[in-house]
Amino acid sequence: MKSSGGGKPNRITIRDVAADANVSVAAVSKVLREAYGVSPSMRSKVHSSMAKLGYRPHTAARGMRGQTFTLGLILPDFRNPFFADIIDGSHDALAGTQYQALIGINRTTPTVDEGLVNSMIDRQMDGLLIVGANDQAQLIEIAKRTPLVTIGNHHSSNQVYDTVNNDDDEAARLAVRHLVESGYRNITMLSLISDSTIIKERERGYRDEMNRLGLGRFARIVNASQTPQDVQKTARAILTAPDRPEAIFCWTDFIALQVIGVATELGRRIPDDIAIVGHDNTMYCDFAQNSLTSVDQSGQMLGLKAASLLIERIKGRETPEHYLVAPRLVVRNSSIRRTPARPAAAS
Amino acid sequence: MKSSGGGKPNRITIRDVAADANVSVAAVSKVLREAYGVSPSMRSKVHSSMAKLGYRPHTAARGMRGQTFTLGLILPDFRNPFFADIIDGSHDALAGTQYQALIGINRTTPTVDEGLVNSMIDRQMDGLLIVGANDQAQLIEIAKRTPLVTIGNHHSSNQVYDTVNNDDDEAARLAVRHLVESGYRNITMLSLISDSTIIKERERGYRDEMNRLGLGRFARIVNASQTPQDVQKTARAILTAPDRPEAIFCWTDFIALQVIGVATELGRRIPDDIAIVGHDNTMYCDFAQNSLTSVDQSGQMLGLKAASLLIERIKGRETPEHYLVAPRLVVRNSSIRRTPARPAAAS
DNA sequence: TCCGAAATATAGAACGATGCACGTAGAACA
DNA sequence: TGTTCTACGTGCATCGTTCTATATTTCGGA
Repeated sequence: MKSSGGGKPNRITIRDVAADANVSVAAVSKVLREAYGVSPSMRSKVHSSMAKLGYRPHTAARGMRGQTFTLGLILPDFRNPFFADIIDGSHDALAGTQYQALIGINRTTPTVDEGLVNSMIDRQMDGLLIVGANDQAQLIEIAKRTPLVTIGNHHSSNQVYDTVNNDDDEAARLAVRHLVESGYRNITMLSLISDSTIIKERERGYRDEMNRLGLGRFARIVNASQTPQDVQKTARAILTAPDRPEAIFCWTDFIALQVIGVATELGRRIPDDIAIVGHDNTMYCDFAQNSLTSVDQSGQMLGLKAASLLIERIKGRETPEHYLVAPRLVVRNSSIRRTPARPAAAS
Repeated sequence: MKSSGGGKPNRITIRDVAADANVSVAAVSKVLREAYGVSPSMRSKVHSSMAKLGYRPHTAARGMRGQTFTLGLILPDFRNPFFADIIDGSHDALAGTQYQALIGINRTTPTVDEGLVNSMIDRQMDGLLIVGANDQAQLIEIAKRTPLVTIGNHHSSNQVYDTVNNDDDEAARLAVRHLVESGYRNITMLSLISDSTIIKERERGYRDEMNRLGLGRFARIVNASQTPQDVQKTARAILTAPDRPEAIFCWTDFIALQVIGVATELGRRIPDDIAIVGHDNTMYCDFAQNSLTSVDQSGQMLGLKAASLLIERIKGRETPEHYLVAPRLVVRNSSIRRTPARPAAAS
């Protein structure tokens, strides 16, 4: 009575499940999709047949008509361990759902590799989560083609995709406030060369907070590229200038560690001669020698929130949401209160 | 005369291309697959129609019958920037092919998350490239279901999947030889707790080389877990023991940096009191302060080779290949020749 | 000029799910 | 008992490819 012919690969299909459970193919499909109009008895009957036969939905077939339950996660070249936290967070959001995230690496930040986006859309991914891109026109085009959420892109005025961000303005304020409270006043920010919105945002926070605390005359932002050579050259220039600062707020921990390296080479003591604050609170902060104060932007939370928003959007939400995650300062040795023996003012 | 109805999404299909080029659908498919029996004139006709219409193959539809040209790349939790090199390498191998690699993160090393593997197979990926897994029985099962290449798994005797590896035996030998040539003799290896084949292999290289150089009595392997607390506790124990070594060969740069941290805290000078060699030659080695000698295992080359082997296997190769990449020592300050003022022997 | 083989092109049936449009059973109510 | 409503089930066309079996063209040689 079995209707299925003797194909070689012998995959268990929805049809086999339907036959085993004595229901229609459409009913099984409904159960799979958790669609409306399925009685509890039918649901359990189908579920037990699926378990018995070891049925697994064929994603390609699903992609022909419906969803693939696959999300595309596009990350920049991720030598910064902070991105791993984003992945962890999005995995946490997806646990227990049918969705699976697959990751693609974008080697052309700050724009997004069109080939990668296309390839994900070609694969019928249900939505995209793009980290660290900043070309808003391009993102808007992408959002027309597929549900989109971004992380690390403060274009919160847009109407077509959701954004999730660290509150970079507040991050800089936290760092400045902490340094000032610890007795430092001449504070330089070592930032990046780029027109990304994250950078603008964080630089604004730094400048505003310096002004607010009456330290506007000390406010200075130095921009370097991310290459170690450039960072070290710039660090050396800052540290050997006649009007050198008492503290430096660095764009990332990695940069901060390099600054510490250069400072140590120059015989400076940290934090007495120069205090350092990093950003991202990566595991590298904890080395005894470098014990580095850093601003923690919870990558886990960013990833979690972004993945949740993406699923909402896939399920039909049209109105954009823009979410800010509050940063948190983790104080370590590189910025503790300077020794009272030395006067706090510059010059 | 146009046969296509007015569907809303209006996707360009192979049918539209066929109509535009005045050939059959099957002919277009053949061109796409670079299959046998296509004349050059047909090929160019079809290619120009595809370009004109902006045709993009629908991967889900392909997955129903043939290949998806998608490879699954499974990586362990990748806070080690070394994995980024593997990704770079496999991207390099895939550039110019139709294949696209999508990455999944395995949070259950040393075994492989079955859910992740299943999800990739469900998505009809053409083959899998698994990094850092060590459960051979499981890998053999996976290889029965899909073409498989592994990185970081020295089970080179198996007959069903390909392996690509750093020559970990040689890596340890390089480190030992260099340290001995630089005047160190009492050399400890700080390794991990795990029964992975990489670890066995590297420990074997260390032990054999120590014996070969007549330093067997100094050979000592200490195993710690990867957590910072454990690493630091172990480092402290090694560095404060009465028979403490003159040099330590560490499992990774990250661990080496922690050892440097602990040593500095204890007031030891590097390398005069204690020389350190790391492994992976990550960017963290270059900090002036930590300037760390390290063994470079070319992740780029591992990824490149592995991806090439995987494509060969997908194209039909059945005989397994096992490839070793030669490591390279990069000498920096943490292990330069010890000052002659001090006697070289221990005790 | 015709034949047969080789080379190239074609039609159309899969692949495995989805979801529309519809059918039906039974409850609720008169 | 008949009517209406609702919740639940079902049949089947459909998605865009691949690939087999078959048809057609080309071409060298007799």
